[in-house]
Parts: sequence; structure tokens; C-alpha cells
Amino acid sequence: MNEPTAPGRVGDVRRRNLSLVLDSIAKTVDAKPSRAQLAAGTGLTKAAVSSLVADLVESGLVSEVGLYRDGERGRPGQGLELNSRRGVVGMEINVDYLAVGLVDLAGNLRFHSAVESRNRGVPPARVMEQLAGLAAEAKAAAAAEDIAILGGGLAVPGLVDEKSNLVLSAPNLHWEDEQLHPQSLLDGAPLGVKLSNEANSAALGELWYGGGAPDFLYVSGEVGVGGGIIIGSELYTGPGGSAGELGHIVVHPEGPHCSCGGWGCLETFAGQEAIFEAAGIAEGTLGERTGLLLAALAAREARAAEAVRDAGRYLGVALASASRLMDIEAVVLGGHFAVLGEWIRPSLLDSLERYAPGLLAPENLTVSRLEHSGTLLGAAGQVIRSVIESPFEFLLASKLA
Amino acid sequence: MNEPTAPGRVGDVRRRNLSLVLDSIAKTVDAKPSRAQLAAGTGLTKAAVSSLVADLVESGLVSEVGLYRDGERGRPGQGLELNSRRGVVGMEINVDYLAVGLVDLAGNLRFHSAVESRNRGVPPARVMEQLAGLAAEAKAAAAAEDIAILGGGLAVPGLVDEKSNLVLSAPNLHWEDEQLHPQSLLDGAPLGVKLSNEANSAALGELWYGGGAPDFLYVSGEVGVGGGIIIGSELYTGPGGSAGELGHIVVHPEGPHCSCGGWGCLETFAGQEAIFEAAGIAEGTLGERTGLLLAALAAREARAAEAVRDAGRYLGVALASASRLMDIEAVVLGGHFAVLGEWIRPSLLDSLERYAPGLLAPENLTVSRLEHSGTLLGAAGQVIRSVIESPFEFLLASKLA
DNA sequence: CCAATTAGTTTTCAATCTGAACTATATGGG
DNA sequence: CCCATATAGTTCAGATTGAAAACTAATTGG
Repeated sequence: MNEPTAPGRVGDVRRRNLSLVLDSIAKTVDAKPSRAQLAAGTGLTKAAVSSLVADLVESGLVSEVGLYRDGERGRPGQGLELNSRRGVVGMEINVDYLAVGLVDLAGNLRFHSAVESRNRGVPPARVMEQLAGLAAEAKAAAAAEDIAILGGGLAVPGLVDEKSNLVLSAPNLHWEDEQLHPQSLLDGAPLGVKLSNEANSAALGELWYGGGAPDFLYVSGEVGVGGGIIIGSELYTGPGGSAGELGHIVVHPEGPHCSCGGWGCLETFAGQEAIFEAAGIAEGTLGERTGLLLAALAAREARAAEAVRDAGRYLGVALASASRLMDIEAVVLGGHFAVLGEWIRPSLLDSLERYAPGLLAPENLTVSRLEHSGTLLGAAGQVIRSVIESPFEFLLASKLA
Repeated sequence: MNEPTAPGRVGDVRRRNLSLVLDSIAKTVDAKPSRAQLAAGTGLTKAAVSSLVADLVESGLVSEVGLYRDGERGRPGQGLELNSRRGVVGMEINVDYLAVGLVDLAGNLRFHSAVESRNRGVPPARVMEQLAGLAAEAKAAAAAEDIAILGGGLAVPGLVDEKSNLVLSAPNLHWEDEQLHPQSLLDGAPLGVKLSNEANSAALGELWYGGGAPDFLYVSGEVGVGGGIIIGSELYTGPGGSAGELGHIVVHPEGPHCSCGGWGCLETFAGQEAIFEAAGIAEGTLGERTGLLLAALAAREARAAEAVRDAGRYLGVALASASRLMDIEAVVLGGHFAVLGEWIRPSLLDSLERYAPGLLAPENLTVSRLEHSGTLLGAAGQVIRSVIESPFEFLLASKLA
């Protein structure tokens, strides 16, 4: 018997309403709602909203931005918005690059920097050292724009335990059970640095700063094939936190052996290596090979076209199964699949229609437009969302300071 | 922008705590906790628990059962338990039988009755008429035992819309967009009759009255292959309510055409028809054919053995994919697969180990022991759980009456 | 310049939990 | 047999918080 359910206290009501008001302000992008509008939108009384907003303003999460006027009569309202002088640093370690970004509470990417970096097989300490340099740039940018950094998010391409900051397994980096110290990247940030999975973060980035649909499968084609499952505007992580492994859905029971130990996984047909190999592109860095592949596709070379067509076909099999099982009727392609977007789309749609007819309308298969910033935005966004969802804890902390 | 989030009111605290206390009483089966124990268990003060329990007792949901003594010193406590003189009727329409059961709040099956009935192709009105006869038996049994019927649950083998009591599609009954009137089965029951899907109800029955693991996939092998996904002790239904379609996971891209329009679905390899056909058993009712199959297996007939082995193999493929995708590491076999339990287990385990090595320990693949009552218990249990989760609404209603 | 209108604040009230004091009821040793 | 001790449960004052309504503030249009 688990007993995780905490008793309701009188004060819980305020926790919830603080979050409700803050979330309403966050949702109303560009509109800068007044207290009265918030009252109407949330169902709270004006009195309650006033009291809640007072706390939020005092803590610095929300700022008043001049008077709001609609041309009608009556006293104008005070426009409210998330304080754009508070920010979170999103950071990403990937196989062949490092990146950081500074995202303000309102969701604007205020600074962005990335460097190529061959991180495969490099010890975490060395990679973190290099990342610290980028983080310093972000801090400098924040100081220049007078933005206070509340915290950060760090996404890595592997399975992580965010409580203990452990990278359990990042096969493409050749990391296994590596202890990271992400806090050291942003000394003194009150909310610390949250470690997360790259595909999940990219899915969340897509949710918060991309298309915005509440339910979709995000397919992240990096070296492996990863995925993030968004249901009801929340990330589905599963009981153990490792859900979304689209790459290891079995798409052919007689398929080749997979690095995971299984057979016929999607990754063996649609992973980057599999596609390059099928297309006959063996040499060079990831970037070079991607360039060669796109060139071959543009030149209508049969072998490349077939490689991508097959990948799309098997991706369709996996997505048909996943959509049916989880009742999710939208898919967003990211990473490698976004790069191959228009090339892979036809065979993927054909395959979906063959294996799950009528399930997924073509307009619900989209390509992410966030490109490389999606993961960053998602990594930072998780920290921003945690504040929006539990502002009370933040208020307490800022009261003490 | 959806705005489903209701503002927190002061009174919400009591809603939550009523549910917390009621749930604590429900969880503590056989222990009959005192108010003081509940206070310790929930984190509420004794004063709060006393007040909450008073409301619950007054509404008739909870009853005081004599004094509690542990042999120590001190005043003995009043034992509390869910009122076993309140019940819910679980009902099930299936392809070849109808069944009803009376379940009291404490979860005891107090009455059970089932009849064989060939319902395939029979109009809903006729089936409902026959079911009403069984429901009358349950009502009589409740009257005889002085149990007040609060409501009912009706499970059907198909996709339902529970708001409008519509059976959207029950292919095995040949029902399509049929309007049911389940309330008429239990006139005057204050909580009405809730329509639900058979596989989902069976999964919930397994959750509440069976094994009790918080995360598992329930596989319901009836005429089709259905499934129920339990995550965090809750049913996962997906955004549209039709999740769990294990039967239409693609297990072989070159497989046969499926009734769903797709190709190579699990159902085409492991559905009842597929197994009977592969085993060469074409004649007779479902029951007769099942008997023949089991006899053939017992006689070690090669064709039957191979049919079941293949079904297990493909079921393993589907479960490997589903487990990986959703990060669920336990499986419960129900329906036909429970009947075939020991015969299908070896090839299923082999297959799981081949396609998702190390993911699912053999002890996490279990066979449901609830047999035919699982669905009933789940159907009734949904109504019972709705009371446990929102007792406040129930109190209001009983105050008015 | 005033009526109408809308924004936001103040005040009173009710709901509900906590905490502490109090009452109720049992056991066991002298 | 009685009283110290222990545990169960109740009562009551105090704090938090939102609802409702009255009130103040600021703006427009005639």
C-alpha cells in the first residue's frame, strides 16, 4: 500500500489558485490580461485575483506592464505578464554538438549559442567543462540584458535519473552510469539545473513552443530513434520514466539484430546508421553524411531514395502500432526525420494508411519547425513549467531571500 | 486554449479529505481502522478525521463495527469499514453469455449469475431485455440481504461512449452505433449505470480485486484481442478513450489482412478465430471449440500445439513493443489467453525474451485468476471507485434524499 | 462636468483545518 | 478496589482563504 496522498490543508487552495492565475497569465501570450480578465477567465473573484496577483508580483514572477485599453469606456486595467527579466538556461549535450540558450519566463529565446563538438566517447567531465564555457556566455548575456537566471535544464541523449543526476545509459555518447553535476554549470541559480532526456525535452519543446497540440507522438531521429509521448499536454514517462522508446518497437519479427539485444526493432531500419548504410554512404561525420544523403536524394539517386522510403515504411509500421495502442492521432517528426521531412513523408503516410487506415490524417503528421532549439527550449521549459505549476514554493523561497 | 482548470475553493479541501479518509478505509481491508489510526495514516488531525468520518457515517458509506482492541492499554477505538450493506451491480454482455454480479462497497461479490446466450447479431433491445431478467435476480438478492443498490456498471465488448450510452462499435456482436439505456436495468439506483468497455473493465477488475500491481498490461483474448493499460493504478484510456488496442499492433508487416483494414495485426495471428483455424478446429460454438482445442493440446497434437505456439510468439512481439513504448513491465493474461495459460506461456516468454531481452521477468507475466468475474468486478468497481474518489457529491445527494 | 462604465480594493462572512485542552474508556500494578 | 497511565475521540479558539457585496478609482462620451 502506498500512501503518497497528502491531506488537503486550507493553504492548498492558495497554492492551486496561485498556479491557476500564473498559468492563465502564461497562456495569454501577447494579451497581457488585467486582473479583471483573469477573474473572468479563472472563475475566481476579483478580490481573490488581486490578492494572488499581489503575491506573484512581489515575488518577481509577474510584472505589471502599463495600462490596458480597449477603446471602450471605464477604467483601464493593469496589463500583467510573466516577468521577462527572469530567465532559465537551456543546455544540450549531443553526439556532435553542444548548445545553450537563454529563455525568459515568457518563452522568448533571448540568447543562443552552439558549438560543434565530437562528444562520443569523451568523458563526461571533459564535456561538462566545455559546456561550462557556453553556460558562461549565457550568464554574460543574461547580465547584459539584466535578466536574473532562475535555473537551468540540461538535456542529454540517454536515459537519465533526474533525482540523482545520473546518466544511466547514453549509448551514442558511450556513457554508462555517469554522475553529472549540472548545478555547477549555473552556480547560485535558485532552482538548480534539471537533467532530462533529449527526446523528451524536444517533445516538450514542441508542446510549449511549437505546434501546441495537446496529444502527439514526437519522433526524434538522432543516431538512435527516440521518442516523446505527449498526452493531455503532459509528457508521458511511464512508471519507470523510460517510456517513449519508439526505436525499439518491433517492426519485423524476422528483422536484424538490434543493439538493444532484440530483433527487428525500428531502429535497425530507420536509425541514422541504417539509412546511411542502405543509401551507401559510409564516410564522414554525421553532418557530412547528412549532406551527402540530401544531395543524393535531390539528385534522385535510386539507392538513397529507396533507403529513405524503407525507413519511412517501417516508421509507419511503428507509428501505426503506437497510435493504436495509445490512441494518439498526431505525430511530429524531429531530428533526422525533420531534416528528411519531405523525402520521408510520402512513404510514411502510405505506410500509416496501410497499417492503420483512417487513423492519422495527413495534416496530423507534421515536421517540427523548432529545429535545433526545440530540445533547448524543452529543457529550459521544464524548469519554467515547474515554477508555473508550483509558484507557492517559489514564493516561499523568494520570501526568505 | 482549453480552460478546464477550476479555481480552488475553500470547500475543495474537504472534498479531498473526505476522499482521502474514505480511500484509507477502503484500502485497509480487514483491518477496520479507528479514527486515530486514520489520523496517523493520512496526516490529518484527529479532530479533522472525526468530523470527516461523521459525514461519511451519516451518508451510509461507512459503518462503525464494534470496538477495536489490540491487547494494549487505553481506550479502544471504533472500527470503521465500508458499509457492506451498500452494493453495486456489475453486468456484462458478451458474445456468448450474459452475467450479473452484486458487489458490496467492501468489494465482496455477494451474488453472481450468468447464462449462456448467443448474442452475435441479436439486436441490443432483445439482449437488454434478457439482461434485465438477470438484473432483477441481482435486485432480489440485494433485497434479501438488505443491501441498498447504489448503481451499476455494464461492460460490453466494444468501443463505447459512456457519456451518451452509445456502443460505437462492437464488431463481435455486430453492433454499430447502438443506443443503450442501461439505467433502465436498475431503475432508481441513485448513481445510475455506467457503460464501459469489456477489456478495460477486466483490467480494472484485475487491478482492484486481482493481483493489485499498479502498472500492467491486461490482455483480453476474446473473439478479438483487446487490452487494458493500467498505469499508476489508473486506467489509461488515451485522449479519445480508445487506447489499449493491443490486437491491432502490427506484428508482421507482411502479415494477413485484418478486419480493421490494416495488415499483420496481432489479432490475425492470435485472435480466437486465427488460433482455431490454425489448429484445424472449424466446427461448433465457442465453448465447444475451446474444449476441442484444450483436448488437442492435452493430447499433444502437433497442429494445435503449433497454433498456440505461434499465437504466443506473436503476442510476445506485440507485448515487447508495447512494454518498451510505455515502460510497463508486467502483463496479465485474461480471457482466452487465461484459458490457454500454461500452454501459451512458454512461447510467449521465449518471444518476449527474444524481442525485448531482460525487460519482463517471467514472474511478471501472470494469468488472471478472476476468470469470468473479472469483468463484472471491474464494471461494478468503477462505480464504487467513483464514490470513493468523490464522496462529497454522494453526500450532497444523500442529504437531499 | 457629470453619468455611465469598468478596474480594482476593502470589508464581512463562512468553510475548514490545526493545535491544544479536555473528556471518555480501557489496562495493570499496588 | 483504586489510581496512574495510555489511548480514543471531542470541543473550542485561532488562522487561512475565497465569496459576496459594497466601495473607491479611473476613464470616456455627451
